[in-house]
Amino acid sequence: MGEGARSVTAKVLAMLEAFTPATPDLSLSELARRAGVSLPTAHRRAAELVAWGALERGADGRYRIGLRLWEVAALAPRGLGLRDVAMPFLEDLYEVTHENVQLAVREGLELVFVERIAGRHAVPVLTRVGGRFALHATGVGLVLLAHAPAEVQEQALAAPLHAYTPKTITDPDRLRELLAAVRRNGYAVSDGQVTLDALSVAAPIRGADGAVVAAVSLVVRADTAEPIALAPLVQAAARGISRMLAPRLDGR
Amino acid sequence: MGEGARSVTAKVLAMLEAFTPATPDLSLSELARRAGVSLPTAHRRAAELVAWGALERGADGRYRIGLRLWEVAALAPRGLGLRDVAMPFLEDLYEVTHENVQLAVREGLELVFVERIAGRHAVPVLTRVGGRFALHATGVGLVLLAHAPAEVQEQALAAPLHAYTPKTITDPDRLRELLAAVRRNGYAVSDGQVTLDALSVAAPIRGADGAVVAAVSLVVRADTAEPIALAPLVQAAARGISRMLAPRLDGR
DNA sequence: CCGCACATTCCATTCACCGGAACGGGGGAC
DNA sequence: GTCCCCCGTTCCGGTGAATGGAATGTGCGG
Repeated sequence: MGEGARSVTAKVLAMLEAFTPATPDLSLSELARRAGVSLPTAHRRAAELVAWGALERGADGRYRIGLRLWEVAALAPRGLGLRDVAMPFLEDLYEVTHENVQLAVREGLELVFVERIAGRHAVPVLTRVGGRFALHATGVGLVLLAHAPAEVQEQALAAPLHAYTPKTITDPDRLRELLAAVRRNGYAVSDGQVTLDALSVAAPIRGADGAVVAAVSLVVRADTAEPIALAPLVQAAARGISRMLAPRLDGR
Repeated sequence: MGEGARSVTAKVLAMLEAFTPATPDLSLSELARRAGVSLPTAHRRAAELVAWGALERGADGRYRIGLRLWEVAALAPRGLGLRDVAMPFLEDLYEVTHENVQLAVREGLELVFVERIAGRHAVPVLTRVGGRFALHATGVGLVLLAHAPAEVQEQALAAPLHAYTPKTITDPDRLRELLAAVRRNGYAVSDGQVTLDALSVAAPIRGADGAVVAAVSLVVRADTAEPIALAPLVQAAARGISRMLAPRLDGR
């Protein structure tokens, strides 16, 4: 049993982790409970974090993630670093199509959205910048999975695959074929596999060493005529971003 | 004498702080030196941070800010929270003008850029998302300063004011007049006060309680004809964003 | 082959951190 | 009005996590 005492660092990180999209602000007690630390400990740690700027206290005394943490996080090469390079191309894509444009990278067995341009008149999508999602359903996910190391692919396919809609492909063998097709075609299409009314077309972005480091996608209404016609657009953007990528985005 | 021992939390934060825009990746020794901790300590702390995802190690063994930290930081209400609300309006502004669009908030006596859309054909600007800047020169800075608490204004004007160009206003009294004009007009113009070839027009964004929480600006070439004609555009965007702002953006 | 710089591991000491408990204060029930 | 409950803050003595010096490992240039 027990809790072998955790390091201070782990506790600090647990306190940051306690904040979620659903609960962006927490009282001290909530914070302590979620982080699994005693109340006095939470109080001391939180005070230090506030002094530094990693947390902020609202007028109501509740804690939130502070701007200072965002400033530091902005230095993540696969976060804003990637975003800065990609933005002009995403802009162009948006301006031509006025559809949702998304940029994502793989983190472990999930993907993380790094940027998203959501036209007010485009299909509403439920994703959020900084949010995670499974790899086997979205267009960007399929691209990232198709070009992931074999070992990652196996792990991802071995895990239970959630069926977001009846059209979500959850059979490992069918997915394997699909991934092969994605590699062959140079783009992925996800039709109604996340929500029935949306369809996405995605293409891979390569780093200086040729490895796939990210993916772009366009998300349109499922009844869009000739969605495949979008593939060249998305691929062009992906190639443009790939060309701009500095050698140091190789990452892990 | 000297160094009263710092808390573990402070050391962890110092290690994050060691990363700067100029040096986004560090070796362990550099990290230890910058954070002011011994090498074994840096090694242990860094290992924990990597395990959690706050840091990442490149193929070269150097440390970088990790994607996980970016995910958490994305929850900062004045960071991505604000950005998500503002983005469609910034989009519109960009699409109409194809000039640089910037979104910033005040943090202490400086401003932090939260978002920036830089057209490839627009004036190159030296700002960076997540970067800081003084309040007394840029358009957004003047807006944020003009609507800051009196005490903040005094502190900002009392500090040495850097003259980025010959046109930068560094006289406190002239600045006071300028800030009054900004409040009166509802927008600010900074003409060549940051770089001689750029001019910016900025407007205030208000939270639910009416307080100014952020500012938008358009940055154009200094020789643009009738720059003041841009003010209504910027103000319209600012008003649009203000209307969308959730009550909880009140912040500190 | 040696030397240097950096990264990693080991270990005994110690001091920063910990949680129980006590204190303060705001707000709702009655 | 009073009581009570919950949340935040402060206090204090015991203890184990963190620490830095030193030793070991590793890669590179001379």
